[in-house]
Amino acid sequence: MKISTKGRYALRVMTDLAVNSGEKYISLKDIAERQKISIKYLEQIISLLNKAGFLVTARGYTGGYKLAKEAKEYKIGDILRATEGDLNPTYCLTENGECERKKVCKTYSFWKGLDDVISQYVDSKTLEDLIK
Amino acid sequence: MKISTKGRYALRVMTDLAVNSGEKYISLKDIAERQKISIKYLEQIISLLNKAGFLVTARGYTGGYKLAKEAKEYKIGDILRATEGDLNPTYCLTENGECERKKVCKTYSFWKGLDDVISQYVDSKTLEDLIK
DNA sequence: TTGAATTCCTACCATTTTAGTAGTATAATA
DNA sequence: TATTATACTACTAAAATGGTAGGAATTCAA
Repeated sequence: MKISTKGRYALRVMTDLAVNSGEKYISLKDIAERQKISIKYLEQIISLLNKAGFLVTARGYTGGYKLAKEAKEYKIGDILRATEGDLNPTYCLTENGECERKKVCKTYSFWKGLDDVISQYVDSKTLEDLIK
Repeated sequence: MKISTKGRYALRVMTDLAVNSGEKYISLKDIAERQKISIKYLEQIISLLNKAGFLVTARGYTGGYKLAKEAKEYKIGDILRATEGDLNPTYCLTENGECERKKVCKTYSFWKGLDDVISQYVDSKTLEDLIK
């Protein structure tokens, strides 16, 4: 029941971008150095964030990344879902997570409740909450 | 961020024992049949529950398992911790989980908060809540 | 007293996931 | 045109997951 490095690093990248935001694009090299994470691994993670539409990017000499929106507009839950996948604690709660025991299972509603408190928490926090 | 089969099956075993409680010991064979889980795998899981002191056991012909306490005395959190290990969403929150970035890390308190809501939820529910 | 039913214990193993590394192509600019 | 950056894809070692398998010890019933 652990968040993987994908989700943890993604949060650190996003906070780094939020803190160092400005006119210029911020290169992965700089983020990697500040965060002490391999630039090559961060590439893959930031690619997920980019595909989710969270970033504005520029290639080439002065290229890099910027947040596409203001920090307060990013729910942490959305950042984690984009990188970790869904946050459901069990497969029976996922989109197509069918379990034929669902109706007789005495644990189902407990897991549903756990899923709810997790979702509620991660969606109540924004990137702005983290950086201040 | 998924609960493994160890924790999920453990909950089902405990609810099964709670529902079918009585004078007699309940054999793993019966539980395995009712829950449609391999008896050999359940052996390992119930061994964890036994070592945690949750069960009373009897070997031999009419042997099996019984709950050691009343259903309402088992916090679900304790059952999960005995089988899943700790429930912390990140390693920086675990007992000896040292991270030298802890003081500067902008995500630490977010993870701490997530850990808190999870703990609060799983410790607020008992086995009795599941079976009624 | 012996055989069947049960828990108890440990070793093994295939598959999947995790956490990266590596190489190369593409783009922009000084 | 060399340099600096993103973008994309393939590969891989190590760990975790989800079991299987075998046998020892214990108890009771016939």
